[in-house]
Amino acid sequence: MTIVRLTRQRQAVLAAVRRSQEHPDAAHVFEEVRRDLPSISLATVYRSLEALVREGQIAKIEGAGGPTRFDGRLDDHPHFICQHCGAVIDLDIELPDLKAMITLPGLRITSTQVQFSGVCGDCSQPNN
Amino acid sequence: MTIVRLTRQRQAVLAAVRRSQEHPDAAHVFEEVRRDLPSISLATVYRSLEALVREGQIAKIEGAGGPTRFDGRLDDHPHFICQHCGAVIDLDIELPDLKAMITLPGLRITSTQVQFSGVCGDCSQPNN
DNA sequence: GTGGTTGCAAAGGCTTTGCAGGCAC
DNA sequence: GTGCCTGCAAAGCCTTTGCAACCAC
Repeated sequence: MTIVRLTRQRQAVLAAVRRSQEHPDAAHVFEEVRRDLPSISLATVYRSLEALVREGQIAKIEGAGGPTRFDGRLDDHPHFICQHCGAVIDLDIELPDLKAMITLPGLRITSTQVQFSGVCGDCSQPNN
Repeated sequence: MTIVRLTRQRQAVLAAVRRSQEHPDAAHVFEEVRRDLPSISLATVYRSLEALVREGQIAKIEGAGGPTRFDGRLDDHPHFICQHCGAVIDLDIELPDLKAMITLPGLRITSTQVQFSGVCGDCSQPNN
């Protein structure tokens, strides 16, 4: 088992993801972390994000159509993805136990993802 | 409204995706279609897949960790994604109406995706 | 005939990797 | 001191795009 070191870079990446409400991608985390650690590299941000996902400290959101997004919230909640502006919105609803509905034997399920897509309220405005 | 032309290439791409049980990515569709149309290009495969998704003839599966996969089944069904071998497996279960549970106003929802990930039966074998 | 479509090649965006120096433990 | 971690640069992978020729309608 590899020991994970708590470097300043990794702490800053974790803090940035937790602080953000926008489900940032690597580039956004990079910009944010750079304010405190101007010399951090994008590669380190990618490596830190990967490590944090592996440790279960943050969650990965794929399927938003662009770069991978990250989520500091660890509870199981669905997302809405706006196909127009790319926004990822947390949906605070209580989901039924979908995992329990699976009858196919042999699968070891470690995570469940529920995603809705469409157009968000802002993008539905006629002036957009 | 743009008229969509039924070229041999596009028909072959659609047929390949429908025929496959493995939720192929663009490269696999390319290999498959090439048997009948040896001169088809990968770019055409990408453009055809995009057009077919836009028309609603096939579905896109993101979040498998690698390249985008495609699904010839149009009914709403969840997928299981094996993190070890990358297999995408159809789950034939009846999902509750998740869309109806969303209380946040203003969202125009056009699609719902439910994905489970973990390790499939084959990859759970001790000799793997 | 017209305009969407194709094949080719090149470019593009996002992410990963090799390496030498640095730092947490 | 040891071995993971970092920054830099380069490479990698997947996907998109410009262009001239082509073909479905």
